Amino acid sequence: MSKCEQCIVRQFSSIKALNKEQLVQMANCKTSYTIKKGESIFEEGETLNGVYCIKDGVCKLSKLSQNGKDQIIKLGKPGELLGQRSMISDESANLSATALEDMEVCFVPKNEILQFFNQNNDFSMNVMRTICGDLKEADEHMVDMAQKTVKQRLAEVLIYLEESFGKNEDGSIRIQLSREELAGMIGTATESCIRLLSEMNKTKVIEIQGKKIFLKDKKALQKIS
Amino acid sequence: MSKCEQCIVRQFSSIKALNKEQLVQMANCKTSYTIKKGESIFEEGETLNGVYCIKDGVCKLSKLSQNGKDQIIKLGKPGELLGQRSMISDESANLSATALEDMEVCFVPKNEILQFFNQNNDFSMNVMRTICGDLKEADEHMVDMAQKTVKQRLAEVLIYLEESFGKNEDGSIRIQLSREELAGMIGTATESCIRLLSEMNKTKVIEIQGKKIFLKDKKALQKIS
DNA sequence: ATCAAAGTATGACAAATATCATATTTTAAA
DNA sequence: TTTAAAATATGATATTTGTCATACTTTGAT
Repeated sequence: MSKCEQCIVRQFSSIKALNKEQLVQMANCKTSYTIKKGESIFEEGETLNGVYCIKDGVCKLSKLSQNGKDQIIKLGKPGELLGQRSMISDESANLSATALEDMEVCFVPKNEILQFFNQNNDFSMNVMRTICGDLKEADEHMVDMAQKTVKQRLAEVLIYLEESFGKNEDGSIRIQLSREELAGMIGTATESCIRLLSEMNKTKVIEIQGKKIFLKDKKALQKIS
Repeated sequence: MSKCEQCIVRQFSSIKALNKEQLVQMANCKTSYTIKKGESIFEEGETLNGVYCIKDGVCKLSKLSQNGKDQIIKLGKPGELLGQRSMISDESANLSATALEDMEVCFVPKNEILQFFNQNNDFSMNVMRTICGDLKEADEHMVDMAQKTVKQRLAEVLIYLEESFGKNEDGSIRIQLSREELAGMIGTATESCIRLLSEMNKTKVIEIQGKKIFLKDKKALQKIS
């Protein structure tokens, strides 16, 4: 069992507020999992008995719409806790979490987290600030969804992906989403997404090499979005 | 100065967790305001030095989009606190609050609220649960915005308005939004909103008498949404 | 290595929605 | 009360986006 104290993601997480003792306690009760790309961490509606801390890899947090499409609400990356909202509201999961890459996550039981939550004011404030940040982002996304065109949203998402997850050595966006997932992020039909990517490829704003996407003209993208 | 202890909205609010002593303290530091219909309580970007507790009336919480349209994120009603998120994140307001009816609101300075927040665990949990509820709703709205048609969203909003704010004696929806505001809630152009209302009026799903809207066939509305 | 399945791509068309123009009605200010 | 401004309504049209069909390409399992 690895020690939370030495975990690299600790510093990027709400967990950085925990003291040594609490970190030891957490290390003793946590369970580590390896999740393969495409596998689910938890599903919408499921009862979560704790939170998951992302140690490595990226996942999507999505919600199924009435028409059967998967809308991606946000992406989760190392350091983030999944299931915080469900824990506080004492409700089942509102979103599904699915690995976009091979992942390592640690499960920490609810009891423990709630204990830290009550003991440690810095920790609870960190968690709350995260949730408040999510709320702000969600509100902003809502405005985008309602008022921007699909093209604008696509440009926005491409910039977001590069800025948040970085580039490979060859300059392509590190995170690779399928066209369907990309469509799920911007809230459109897969074909529309593909079509717009093709168009941006033709106009040299981006370059497409199979699954790889290169942002060639960021200023133009900014302008579009 | 009226006493918070005797305020009717107290029981519907996070504030119900405060003890007598805290309620007295709150009554002593709060400021009451009367806000006329159409007036602003605070604006997006403004620094809030506390929270507003809605005593009476309904307001819209909206955000300006790039194209100059006002997207309504949610409606606030008696008992709700405005500005909680900004207080916790220690950021300026993300949304503007505007009265849809004449309102009475009480302003409570940040210091006081934060003090209660730290002293009283039930109160802080109530506030957090509210914010978590807002987040869940925002995520659900995002899916709707992305995946439902304007007509579906309009039907959904009409049902929501009646169920959340009730009916007048004549059976019309109590809350009266302008067509522009209604369009702002569902995220569409005012003309499109008017057109769909006319259509629903023709098909007898709703009835329109000037600003008054009657839901004539709720089942049909449910089916549409 | 082969093959079926999944993912990507593109065209043709239909449906939904926005935009612009303009008429009518309602509201509020002088 | 009158009158200008704002809100509501509707038509005509353009644009955006979704859907269906089909072809091509990549991927992964046997």
